[in-house]
Amino acid sequence: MRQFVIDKTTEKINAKINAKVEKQATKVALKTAQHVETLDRLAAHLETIDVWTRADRNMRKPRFNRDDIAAAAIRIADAEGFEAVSMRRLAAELDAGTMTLYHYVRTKDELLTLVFDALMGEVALPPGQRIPREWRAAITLIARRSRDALRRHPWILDITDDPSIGPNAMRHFDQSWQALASLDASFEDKLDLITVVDEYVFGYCLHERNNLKDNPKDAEMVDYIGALLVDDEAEYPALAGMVADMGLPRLWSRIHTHGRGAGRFDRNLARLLAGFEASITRP
Amino acid sequence: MRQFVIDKTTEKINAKINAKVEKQATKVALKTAQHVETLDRLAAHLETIDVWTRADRNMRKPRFNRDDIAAAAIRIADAEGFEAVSMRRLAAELDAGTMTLYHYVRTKDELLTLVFDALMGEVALPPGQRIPREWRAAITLIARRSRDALRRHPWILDITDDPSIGPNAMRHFDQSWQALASLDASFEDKLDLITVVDEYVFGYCLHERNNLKDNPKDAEMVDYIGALLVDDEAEYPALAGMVADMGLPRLWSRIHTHGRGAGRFDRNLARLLAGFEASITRP
DNA sequence: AAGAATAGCAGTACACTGTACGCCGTGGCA
DNA sequence: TGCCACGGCGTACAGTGTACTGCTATTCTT
Repeated sequence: MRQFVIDKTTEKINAKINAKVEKQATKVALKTAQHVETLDRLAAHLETIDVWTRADRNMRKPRFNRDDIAAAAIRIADAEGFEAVSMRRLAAELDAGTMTLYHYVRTKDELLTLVFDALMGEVALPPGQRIPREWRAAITLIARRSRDALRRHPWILDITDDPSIGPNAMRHFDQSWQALASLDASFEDKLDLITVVDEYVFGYCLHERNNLKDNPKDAEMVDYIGALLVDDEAEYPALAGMVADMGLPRLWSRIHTHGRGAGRFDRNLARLLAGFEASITRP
Repeated sequence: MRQFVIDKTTEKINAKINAKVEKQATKVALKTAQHVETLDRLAAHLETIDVWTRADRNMRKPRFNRDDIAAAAIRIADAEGFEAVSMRRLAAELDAGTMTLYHYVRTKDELLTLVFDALMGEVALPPGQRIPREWRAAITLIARRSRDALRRHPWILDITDDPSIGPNAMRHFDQSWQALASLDASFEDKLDLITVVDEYVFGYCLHERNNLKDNPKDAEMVDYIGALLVDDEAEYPALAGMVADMGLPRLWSRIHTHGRGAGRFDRNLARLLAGFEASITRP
């Protein structure tokens, strides 16, 4: 992680310097059309600046970059499941030797950090799209996008390692903050809101994924639960009562269909936001 | 999982039958003090019933049971981390051969399912403790217990496999339902509430764990974020604005301390519950 | 234009994982 | 007594992440 940060930072700094130099170069070039001696100064300047960029130019050009690798990992995980993402499989996907990957990434966990941030890039709003002015609409839009990304790639929830804070996670955070522009609340309240919405989204998606997974033939599930309940009803008084009311199959069916009801996400999010608004202390 | 269910069920059924037989035996025994011939009938009865229990008595007594194994796994995970829980390590903990475990458990995932339910046993209220009558207090109590359990064993969040529904998870569910006894709401609303609270707790704990993990020397984190922000401020307008206001170190410090503020859990839970109450449709 | 340097690239090896298979020894029954 | 079902477990195998160590291609130097 440490190394990653440093590398990434150096990379960015280099890129930035390059950009500035180029920009300045074009500017200067216009003048040099008239004043030739300026060209010499420019050359000298570039020579000096070259200290920074030479490191890059000198190197043999890498076949890949971190984004390529992360993208390949995502491709594999989407197609074959998260457990299929091994270093060997990933290297094969890229037509490279296994150990080659370790020149782009210090460890597999670091790679997963990259993957995580790449997915955060999917939740971030595209540059063109404007954020709604009204804060509820805005935060709901962002929450929905997050949920959709997690649904597209349910396996991210298997990434256990510290995903740290990447550029895209930061973008998401920034956009959430922009979303609250129209909300008249204190700094800490806004932080509360942003955080709790993210937590809700993750909790919801985790729950949803697990619920979708365990879908054994419902009949068996009913049998199993029935066995547990019969075991001793005293242990499950509330459930026993409901079974007495409507029968186990109907009860289970209602719980089951409720769990994957389409409106649940929005409905409970709206409740959360409403509760929030009611409690806000105007700064 | 299938096998687990069947085994567990048979176990329970056997235990139940044993209990009933014993009870009946005592009853009958009283009478046989007077009528000897009844004793014969009782013996015959027991002989018949024995069909159920013989399977157990006949077998060579297993050295362990599933609870032992799950408990050992929890011990290891708590002490040495989740990744230390391998079948070999677990077997060593129990002074058994590695493959012995596979006579209690079909696969490692199944074992983790057991572990998960064992932890749900920690969140369930102990038999003595009464559930508060007022539903907010009750559900808050349950949510806090859940959070505490997840904090004690943060590694549960690494269990990716479908944790299914175990007896203890069911107990938790039942208790949540009991907690809502004083709430005058529809079946679906109550389901919404129970589900969303669980989701909130899991999301909160997931977030908290990740936040606690990534605690690199804060100075470096500030440097790193600073580098990202400087990169191009246009990408992070909201953050750039706040940095202009209060400076990056102070901003980061406020975010950081907010993230691990003690009251956050209760505060946002209360907001969620309030929002819920406001929206409830009385049945 | 040829050599040198240095980076990317990758093969091999090792310690580890989960678990399929099959043998061993024990215990209760006939 | 022998039988035999079953708990216990040693071995083996495919697969994992990655440390180590050369090879090779590309760029700069001369």
